[in-house]
Amino acid sequence: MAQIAERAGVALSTVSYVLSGKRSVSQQMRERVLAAIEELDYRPHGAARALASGASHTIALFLPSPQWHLVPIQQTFIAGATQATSASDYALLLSTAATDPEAITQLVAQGRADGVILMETLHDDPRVERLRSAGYPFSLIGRTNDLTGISFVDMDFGGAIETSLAQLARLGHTCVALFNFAPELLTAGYTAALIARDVFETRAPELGIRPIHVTSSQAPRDAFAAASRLLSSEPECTAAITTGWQFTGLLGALRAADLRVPDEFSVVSVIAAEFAEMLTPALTGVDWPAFEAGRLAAEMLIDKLTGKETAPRQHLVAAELVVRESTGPAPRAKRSTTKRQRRRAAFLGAR
Amino acid sequence: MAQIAERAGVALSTVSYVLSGKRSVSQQMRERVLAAIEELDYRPHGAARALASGASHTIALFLPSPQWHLVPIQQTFIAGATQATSASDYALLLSTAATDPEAITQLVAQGRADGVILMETLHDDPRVERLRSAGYPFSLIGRTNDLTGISFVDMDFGGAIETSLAQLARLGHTCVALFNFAPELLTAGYTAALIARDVFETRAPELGIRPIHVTSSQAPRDAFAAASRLLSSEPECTAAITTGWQFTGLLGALRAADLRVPDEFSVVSVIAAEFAEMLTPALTGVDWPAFEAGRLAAEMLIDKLTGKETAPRQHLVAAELVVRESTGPAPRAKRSTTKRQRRRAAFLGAR
DNA sequence: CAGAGTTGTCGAAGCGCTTCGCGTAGAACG
DNA sequence: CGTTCTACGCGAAGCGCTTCGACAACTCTG
Repeated sequence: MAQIAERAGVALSTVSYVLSGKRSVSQQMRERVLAAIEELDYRPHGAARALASGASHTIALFLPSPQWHLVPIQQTFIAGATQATSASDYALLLSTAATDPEAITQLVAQGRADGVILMETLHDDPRVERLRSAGYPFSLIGRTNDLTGISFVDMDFGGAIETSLAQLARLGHTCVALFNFAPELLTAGYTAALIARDVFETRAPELGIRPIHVTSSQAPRDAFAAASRLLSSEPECTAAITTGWQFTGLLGALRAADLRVPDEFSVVSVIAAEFAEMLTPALTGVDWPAFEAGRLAAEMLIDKLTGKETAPRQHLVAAELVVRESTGPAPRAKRSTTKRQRRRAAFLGAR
Repeated sequence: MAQIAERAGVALSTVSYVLSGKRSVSQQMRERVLAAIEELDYRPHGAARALASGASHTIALFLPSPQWHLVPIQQTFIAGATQATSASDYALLLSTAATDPEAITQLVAQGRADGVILMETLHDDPRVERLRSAGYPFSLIGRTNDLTGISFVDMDFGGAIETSLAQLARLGHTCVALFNFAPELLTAGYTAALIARDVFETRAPELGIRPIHVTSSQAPRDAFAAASRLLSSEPECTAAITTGWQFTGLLGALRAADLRVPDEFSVVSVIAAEFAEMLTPALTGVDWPAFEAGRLAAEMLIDKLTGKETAPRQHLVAAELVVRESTGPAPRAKRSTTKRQRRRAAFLGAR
């Protein structure tokens, strides 16, 4: 920078002001400085800038968990956030250890990041508490209990459950299961899981549907087991809604039980994505604009950092239920006494 | 830091040496300093450290393209790299604009990152050239033409194609199609695509297989169209290998043509992942240890940065072909004259 | 026991930028 | 025409660390 100043015949500070635009500089000076910058192929040093200005021009995004195989929707959040960040000339720092509030504030305390984006929020999230009390800027992809003063973008899973239920009710189903997230997540207070359960259990009866709440991890094995249990113990249940990839195991169990989809059993996934089309039958479900959501979360945070936005922005993203091939009218006959049912029972017994 | 020094009754520099361990400090001093650090809850400032030491303790990872919906294997690379980075107390900077060599070197030139990880490398990659000539440390997930002095980790796609071909040959198939990456990627010189083509075309004849090279993007629509064309023009072709998600469109086209998998047509995907199990029929294919690969790429770069490793490390990761349900013996009868064939022709004509 | 080497500590000079306060000159004002 | 503004440019003081050279106090050597 000193070289630039010398070459342009101006003071060091003038170069800085040309670059930052924080004070007015005469046209003449500006041009000379810019010319010198061009000639010397100068690039400002990020760390020096961060040190002097106190802002790193970086935001941190925490992955849910170190080893976690991210589900596609979360990966898309990240891609969206990355894009927004790059577009605003910020950098995006990726970090694991999402569950440790200490590690999260540390990044900001160390001046490595100016703000934080959190994913996978809990209903009562210590990380949010920590960030709030430390006064660090942040935004959420997800929601928490107390949303005052918080900027977030979240998918309206509750609404999606409701729409799914309504669709199934319209098709004549009177007993529907919800394959909610893993029980650990529920007890941990994972907001999306809580909302799913609450909406499901309050809304189903109003639609004349008996709700059966099942929890299962998204691992095919777990969901398969849970689904198998459900199918044998609840013969009246003719449809299921999954909150995620539980549909994999569910479809497997249905196949094993020799139940055809959608003729004998309907399946809806609240998180489907492009994926859904590939399955046979193509999966009815909700496609979320996850890329947009990630972008939004990053933009909200950056706006907060640059002082553009002071009021918190709260986005609840809605999405349409895309009816594909895995849902159909409720079957007339009950499953309980058919030959198929007996076959299935035998199969399950043998396992 | 000055406060720490004062509280511990030592010089500023001593505190620094305690922290960095770059000079020996007496046990007594060290304890006093550490105690003071503890009491004051001090954390070193990243930017200041970066400025003074000239190293940002950060590595940059470039996403293939800003808007790209990452395919799962790439997302898993990122997760793995993130994990390794966090574990080594480095930070991982995510950035788009992967195709612009200028943007890539800029991050290092600005001191925001000490090194770079590149994905989706081309056979003749200007970004690699640039990084090499600028003398910036980097590692690759992928390969390039000239590998001298380069650290990389790559999946052995060539080997996977070979294994897949061998498997199909064993099953009696004598005419196999390869659904390679999109033609743009091939002309751009995307290494994986080139290798796939070369191995396919040289190896197939040796196994008594007539190779048909097809290029298609991974979008279901494109692959569907390409597959439909193939099925009608090449009745002898009884199996296909896909390099990615082209199997989606392929399976769709097979269904539309009323061809059963695997009885009448076999499908192998060279990139399958957990995904494969969910499909009906479950997809035969190769599962790659992508998380490990990402981790490795990051570790290699960090070792290079910390001076632990001087010699470049080159890993070609092999993986097994997992035979699931989508491959079977070559059908006895030719497709050309069956009733089904005529039906299919009618269907394709109507589209 | 002098000279050489070792170990532990300190002070100070940066790293490359931002930003504050001051100074100067011309414009605007009464 | 003197006075107050405004616009613009300059110098210098940091930002919070790292690191180098100097130095003091020892411990070895022969």
